[in-house]
Amino acid sequence: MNLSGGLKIKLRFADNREKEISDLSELKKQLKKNGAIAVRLDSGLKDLDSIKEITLQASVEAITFDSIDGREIYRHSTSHVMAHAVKELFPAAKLAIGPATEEGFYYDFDIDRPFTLEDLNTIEKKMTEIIKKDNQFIRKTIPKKDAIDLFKKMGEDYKVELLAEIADEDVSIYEEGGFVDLCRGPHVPSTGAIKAFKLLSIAGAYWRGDEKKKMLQRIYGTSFSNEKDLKKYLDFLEEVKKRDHRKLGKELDLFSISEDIGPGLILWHPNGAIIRKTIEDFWMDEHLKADYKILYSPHIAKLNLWQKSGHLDFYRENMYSPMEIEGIEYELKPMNCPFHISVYKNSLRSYREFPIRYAELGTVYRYERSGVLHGLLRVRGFTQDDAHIFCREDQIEDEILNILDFTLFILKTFGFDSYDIYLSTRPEKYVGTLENWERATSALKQALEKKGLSYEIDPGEGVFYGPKIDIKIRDSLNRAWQCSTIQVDFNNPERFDITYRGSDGKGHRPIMIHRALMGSLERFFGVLIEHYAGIFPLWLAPVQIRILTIAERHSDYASEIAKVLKGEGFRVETDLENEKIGHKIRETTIRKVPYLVIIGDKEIAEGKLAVRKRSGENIGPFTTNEFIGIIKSEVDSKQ
RNA sequence: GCCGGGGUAGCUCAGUGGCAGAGCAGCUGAUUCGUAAUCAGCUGGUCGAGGGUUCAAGUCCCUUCCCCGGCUCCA
Repeated sequence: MNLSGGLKIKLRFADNREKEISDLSELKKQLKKNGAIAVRLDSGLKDLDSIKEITLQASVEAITFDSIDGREIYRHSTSHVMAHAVKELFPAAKLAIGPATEEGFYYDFDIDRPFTLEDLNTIEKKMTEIIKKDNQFIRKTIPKKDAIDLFKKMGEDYKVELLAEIADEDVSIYEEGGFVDLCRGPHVPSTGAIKAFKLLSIAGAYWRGDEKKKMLQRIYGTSFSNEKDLKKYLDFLEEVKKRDHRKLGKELDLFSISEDIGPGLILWHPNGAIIRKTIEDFWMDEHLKADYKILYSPHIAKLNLWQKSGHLDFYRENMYSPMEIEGIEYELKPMNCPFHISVYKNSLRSYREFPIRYAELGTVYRYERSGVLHGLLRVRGFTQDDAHIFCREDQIEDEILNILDFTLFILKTFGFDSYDIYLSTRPEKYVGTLENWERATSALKQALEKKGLSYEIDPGEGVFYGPKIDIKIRDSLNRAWQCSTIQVDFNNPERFDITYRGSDGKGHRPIMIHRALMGSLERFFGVLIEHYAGIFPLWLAPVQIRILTIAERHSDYASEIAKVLKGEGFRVETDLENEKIGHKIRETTIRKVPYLVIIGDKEIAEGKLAVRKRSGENIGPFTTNEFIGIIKSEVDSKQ
């Protein structure tokens, strides 16, 4: 049956298969059969229902939960159902906004009483009822002024405020089971399309993210196209919790934050400190190989220095109050750059020395609002793996290429080989000329393109002194973390009036590049802990080998082996306690020590070592020398 | 900073007005054992800090410090 004659529809499925259809009811059937929740027409994403308006040739794409757009529609619809449930249970609650997020959705409510965890259960039950009713999502287009009247009558002040900002004459509203919400859509066809959902948490959130505006109550949730995937996601959240660096930091005795010392200030315990030292040694060696010069600089400097650098003008809100010493004000350093510049300025520089690369593991202190502090990932005192490169303008691109290579090499050593790269351009508050910004930005762009690295532009997110490249690493759970940054700086060379002597014998202004590869040792360590789930590769493991004895008569032999291994530079411990071997293995495995060496009568008689890995796998037996060879090559490989 | 939830032994946590608890860890002893927890005993507390209510406060009230979740993603 072909009612509209000449109807010719090209239907594309989620897996890119295509099919020609000339009948609307057939189209409907196909969409349903393939799990479509919405469609993309030439005019954009639409409700399934809107295909009835098709009269001519058209291409229709089936949108399912498996696409980003599909998930967004699906979860946005779930948020509507949640708002519906909340309105039924708490009629006084006012609706704000309820979008989908990357992993779920939320809805903000203005309600006099904050939600509790029990409320979430009640709301979930109500949502299940609404889903069971399988209410149709009905779209209506009405004049904006009618919508304003409607929502005014409903007491939905926030919707009225949103409407006032919409420029269009007409707006769309969606109704489902008597629940009406202002919404652009599209939506799933009916509430029954939502197969699996879960409310996750409650939080405060400012209306429109503005801290001067009212604090609303936000409920977060997520939804999936089936229970199995929802379960998988909830398991993932459990895994994230298990890997939390704050939890592992305590369990493995890596670091602590003491209330007595202050929030955001890190104490590195022996187990964490030895990892840090190993990272620092690696960092130092590689920098020397890469023609960097190492510097050390003080933690405080005269306030004037920060005046001169412009930090007092542009960075004051992140700086601590000055302290007075013999009538002169000093300031805790929030950045290392002015110190490196002072070293540069200490003698006359020639273009022949360029590029000059100064690197420092420089500890800086920055004020962060108490609410944003987070374990090792957001702190108030941290050590940057900082460097400043002084070069000519025509050397920028090569240097950036250089740094990109270096960064990727360092990150790869720690098992990070997937990145998101962002190029941040000029912000509202900035220094330097537009021409400078333009030139530097295009140098960064060209370097990225030459390396064949894909990147996104982050408009207006550059630092006040220059454009930058940020590299976010993806960890083993595919979460993104901001660590590396490469920034061009044309503020400081001007402000400090630094120059170099060119081949023409005249003074010129150098370009400065500021870069950090791991970012801060604290944050990088936090990310590493979660990335490895505390199971550090051998070269980083705080204790690399633990020697366990079967009985007390094996102690002497075990101590001798320990001495030999320590002599070879390994981090070794012995467990000579009067405990059963099962107990010792358990204790050592929980501490995630890579190698367990077990010594009993048999080993002493044969002069060999029984070796067990933390995974539970037994290898060997080996002679001591064989074992040393194996672990040496494993340490060298940094795997 | 703001909203909400928390802070009890080294760790994980129970304890809603009436004698501060458990498991693990630690210490002591017994056992001398072959691949993820041997047994017994003991020690351990300013219940985050300060103030208040009460015959009596870990518990109720106020203040404060710290921790946790969140505060960009615009119907």
